[in-house]
Amino acid sequence: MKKIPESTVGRLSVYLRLLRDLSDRGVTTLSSEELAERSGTTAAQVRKDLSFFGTFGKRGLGYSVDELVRALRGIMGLEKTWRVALVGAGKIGTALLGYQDLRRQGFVIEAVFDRDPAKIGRRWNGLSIQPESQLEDALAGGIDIVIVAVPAEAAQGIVDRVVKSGVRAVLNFAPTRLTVPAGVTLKTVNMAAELEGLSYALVNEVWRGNDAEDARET
Amino acid sequence: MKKIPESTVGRLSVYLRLLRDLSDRGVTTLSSEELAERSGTTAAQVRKDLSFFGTFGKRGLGYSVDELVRALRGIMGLEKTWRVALVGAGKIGTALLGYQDLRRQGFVIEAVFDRDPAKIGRRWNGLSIQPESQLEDALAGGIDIVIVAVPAEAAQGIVDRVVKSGVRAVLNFAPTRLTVPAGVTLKTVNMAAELEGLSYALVNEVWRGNDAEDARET
DNA sequence: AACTGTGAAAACTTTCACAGCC
DNA sequence: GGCTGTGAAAGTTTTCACAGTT
Repeated sequence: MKKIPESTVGRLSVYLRLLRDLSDRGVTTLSSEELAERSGTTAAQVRKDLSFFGTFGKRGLGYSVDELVRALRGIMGLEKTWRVALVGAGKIGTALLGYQDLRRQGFVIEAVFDRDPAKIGRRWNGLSIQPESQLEDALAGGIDIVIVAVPAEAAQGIVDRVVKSGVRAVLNFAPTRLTVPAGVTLKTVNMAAELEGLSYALVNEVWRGNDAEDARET
Repeated sequence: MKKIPESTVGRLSVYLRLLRDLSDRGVTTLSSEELAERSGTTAAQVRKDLSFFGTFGKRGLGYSVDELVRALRGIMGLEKTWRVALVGAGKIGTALLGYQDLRRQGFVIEAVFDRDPAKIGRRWNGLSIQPESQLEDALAGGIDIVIVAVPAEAAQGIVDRVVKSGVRAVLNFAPTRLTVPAGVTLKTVNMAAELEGLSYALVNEVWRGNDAEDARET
């Protein structure tokens, strides 16, 4: 398979969310132009993105919403349920625990860890918080993805342990740069950096000059 | 001023966080190579990024940590305090409210809004939650940035009102594509998309093939 | 006639490589 | 000698434009 741009994968997520929505509303068919408009990109981009993975449309007609949903779910690996563990039951961690949308998308949080003895054993959505020392044991049970929501100083240590336990995908909320070995995928959600991006835009009056509707976004 | 890549601005945030840390630890000077290694990029990239904004290093010596911190703070607009409002006092919203790191970086949450009458008047960190109906009045008081942490269906409506009130920077946590007029900057934090990116990587065995340390990251 | 799929062109970003300064 | 700043080259992503299918 050819090399797929990172940005393409990001857009596939957007397309998928949109298409599910349209499907729920009974839309059965749409063109690349319509999908592009709703997802803030161009028709050519939509077609190119999809073309990396196969051919899903019908010339002259467009795409079947349901078929495309099915195809995208397959491409993105969203047909199976992913087993997720959460490390860090602080503010962000507990916010995530309550975020039912994740479960709906097939990401099920099966274990929660914290370092603070005061929190151990407390129950959250049917899970009881385990001590961080048990991380290795619990991960051995077949966790696919670990979400790291601990303070910046502790994050690299946690990631190292998690990777050593065989986990190959990590979502990091700590505002720090982490290192993982090849073969492990790490994504970082950094709201401080996003806010700083807004600050930059405000002082530099940056924006993609464009017409009325449909503006700067990142 | 020339056009600055989006990605450059993102890296400046990373450099800045790192440099502050080094400064606290008493490091006074470093080379582009050292900064690059710590931030997961290359020396040439560091130099190119900085070169968009001026010349900050000394040939043969490298960069003064404190000078570079000062320069970056200026470039990013982080010398002033930004006045922030939060719309949506649900799980994510309240997690953000308690996130002291933001205040430390100069982003001060000055108002909180929610739609739920049961939450109105409740106090959070010295702020009392206001009804969403008062959004326009309160924003008139000089809010620079609005954080949107409401359900997806409500987000576009909130953004429209916020923009109409003159706010020019929005950070969106709702998992949906929003539209803002030109002149307004919108950033979206979408953890569902990040998780889907991990799912994609897991099923497609994707990773930038690279040597041992220092791997795939996004 | 409408709309996709796709090579080729354009635009953008990163890396290279070296002249220039400390 | 060591390291920056930067044009030019390489690499990557997006856009164009059109042949091909329904």
